[in-house]
Amino acid sequence: MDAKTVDAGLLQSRYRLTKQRAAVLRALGDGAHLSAETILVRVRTEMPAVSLGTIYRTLDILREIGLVQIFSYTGSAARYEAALEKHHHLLCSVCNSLVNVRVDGLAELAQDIARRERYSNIDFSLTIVGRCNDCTKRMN
Amino acid sequence: MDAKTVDAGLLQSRYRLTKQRAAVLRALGDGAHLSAETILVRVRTEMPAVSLGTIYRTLDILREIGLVQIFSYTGSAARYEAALEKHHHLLCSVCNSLVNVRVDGLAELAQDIARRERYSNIDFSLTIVGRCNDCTKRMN
DNA sequence: CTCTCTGCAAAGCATTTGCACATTG
DNA sequence: CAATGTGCAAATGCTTTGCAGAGAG
Repeated sequence: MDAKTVDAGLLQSRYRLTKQRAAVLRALGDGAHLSAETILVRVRTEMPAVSLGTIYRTLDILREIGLVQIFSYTGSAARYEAALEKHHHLLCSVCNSLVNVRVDGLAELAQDIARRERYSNIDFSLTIVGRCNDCTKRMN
Repeated sequence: MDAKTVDAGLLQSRYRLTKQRAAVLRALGDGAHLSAETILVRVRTEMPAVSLGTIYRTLDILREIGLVQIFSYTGSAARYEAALEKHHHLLCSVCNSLVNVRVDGLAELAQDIARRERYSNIDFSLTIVGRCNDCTKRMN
């Protein structure tokens, strides 16, 4: 997702494209999974006065527009990422790192279930929690 | 999961089987997805002095032992349920109701990915979010 | 100029924790 | 009776919100 796409997304919406919003999008530009706090830190390097409130408000707008995706898991801060192609997550139960994966065939599986149970307008997400390779090595 | 299974689970663990813990398990006995608050209310009908702290501590222990499963989703209280057979969730985006479903073939899919990405000791969960049948009808 | 956005600080909510006493095995 | 569990209330951490001023179109 390049800067133009991003700005276009905001401009087409009913929201204004402000410096703060652009900066939040830039902070997420490298595809990282960041907490609101971390985004605040990143944004403050170029704009020291932004507040955490603005970060949250911005993230919420960006999610609504579909530019940002939220990952939250029991008992810790949510992590935000730029919404690129549909993907799922591997969460390490030791170091809490998060990795994206495509899961072929999952869309069909989810659609079948939704149809059978009569759910419409669905979205779906798979989270796999386990010990990542680095942490497994480190534990020997 | 009957009362004996439950009590056995606790007894075999390093934890004591107290009235409070038994009551929490009983509160979840009907297979519902309950918030800690709701569990508190249920437990208090037979034991008015229990505290919310105890509910949370108990749920955490039960989760550790594997008797309870947590479902949490961005921006609201977690819901707890008795851990029966492995299943996944359909969450209604309108009324927030939660429904259990078995998803055949998902275990294999998840295992393949975990193997490829070198994650061990995995667990996985699929959440499908959409509009349930009742809410779809209600919106016409 | 009007409407939207922002910073700030306070509030909100779910969850966790320290401590002194009660209960369990 | 020694170890663990509990109630209470305060603390915590993340997120949201009211308000008054700043900025955009």
